[in-house]
Amino acid sequence: MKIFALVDCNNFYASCERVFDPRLKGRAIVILSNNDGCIVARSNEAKALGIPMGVPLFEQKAIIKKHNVAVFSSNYQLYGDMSQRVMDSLRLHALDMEVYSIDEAFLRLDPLQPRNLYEYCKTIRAKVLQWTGIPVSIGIGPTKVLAKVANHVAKKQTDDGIFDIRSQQAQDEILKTLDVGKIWGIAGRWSERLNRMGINKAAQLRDASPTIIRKHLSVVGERILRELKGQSCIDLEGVQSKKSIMSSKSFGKLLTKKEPIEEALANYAARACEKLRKQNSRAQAVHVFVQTNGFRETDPQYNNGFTHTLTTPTSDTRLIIEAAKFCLSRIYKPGYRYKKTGIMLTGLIPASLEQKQLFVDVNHHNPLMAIVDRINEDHGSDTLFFGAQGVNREWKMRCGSRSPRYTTQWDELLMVR
DNA sequence: TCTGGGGTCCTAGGACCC
DNA sequence: TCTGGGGTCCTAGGACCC
Repeated sequence: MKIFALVDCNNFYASCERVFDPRLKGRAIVILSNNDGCIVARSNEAKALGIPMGVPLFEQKAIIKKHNVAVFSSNYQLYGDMSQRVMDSLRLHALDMEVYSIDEAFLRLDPLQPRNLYEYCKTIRAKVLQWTGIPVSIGIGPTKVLAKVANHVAKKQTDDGIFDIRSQQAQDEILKTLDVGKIWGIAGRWSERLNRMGINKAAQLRDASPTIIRKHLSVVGERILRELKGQSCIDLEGVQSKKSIMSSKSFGKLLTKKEPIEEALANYAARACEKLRKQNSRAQAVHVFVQTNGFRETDPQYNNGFTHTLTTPTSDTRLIIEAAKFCLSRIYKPGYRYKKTGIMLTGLIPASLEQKQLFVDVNHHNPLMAIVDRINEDHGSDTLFFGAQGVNREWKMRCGSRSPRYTTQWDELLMVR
């Protein structure tokens, strides 16, 4: 039998902040989305105060003030780096592992055959905590979906953060009371649909007819049903290169003129190209979109996008910026207050598969891009940038309360006095 | 005043092929 | 009255994840 363990960091962003500022221990913490717009992560204390996930910050101002909640802008450089440390630590404890998200990983533990699985997981937890300062919970199960369920139990109902759902008895007991909407892969629409069919608890989905579930929830739903039964259908996935790369952000303030939008877009394009080169791919098409602020109902609204197919696949920032500007020129209309723009690179192919052209070699200058990337990696992003990215950047997003990037910026290292 | 960003997979339907 | 069968590729839309 396969044994999957899902390791999930507890309140990851909040825990990262605490590692570098122990005074935050025991204090309610919330972390904000880009532009300080919404609350995207909370410490247990903040959850206990009833602060919901994903709501706009301004709606929670009163409760935040009343309870002296610590508020942080998101610090993705810090979280990304801490994530890597956690993943590196986990990798030492399993032969096979899938990094599922910034704060979660699946491990296959059966190939190792630890004598005492539970003790082994306790060791993993202790080591990750010791090496990174991040507390984790571990769910163990015969399939990924059940390991996810076990992790849910580990977080909510255990003291030591570990739960093993491999026994039939444990599965019966937990699935009987677990709401169907809490299952990995079943959310809003699907759980509503299941409820209408009279399926409210996970055990009912497990025991339903696979054919009927497939009819309503496609093969995706059927797979989940089978996984709940203990038949493993979803395997660990290796690192795969992305099939599309997106970079988009809301502006710090609404923009009407084309130039600053173009400048912001050039920055997002540069960011997307960095990611593209990092996975050693080239893009065949560039898609650009613009949006007004849909929440301002009295403002005239305009949302549009345009796709440009490149004659030759490339990862050269200059060519992508040029293409992005062309796309923007096709959709930009004066007279609107724009909130957001973004770029999506699609049709990604490995650089090695690139079809060369006889007379034009658009990628001959890629050594230049490699040097730009290298310098920005060594000396901090934006050390070198393209003229089109501008210098004033009046559109820049707000991030008023970001903690220092303790682990990735020389001048922001933790000071010990 | 203020409302995130970045992905994946599956299906249905249309265009087109022989 | 009555109009085939079998396939591929692409796109848009809908669902999900963190």
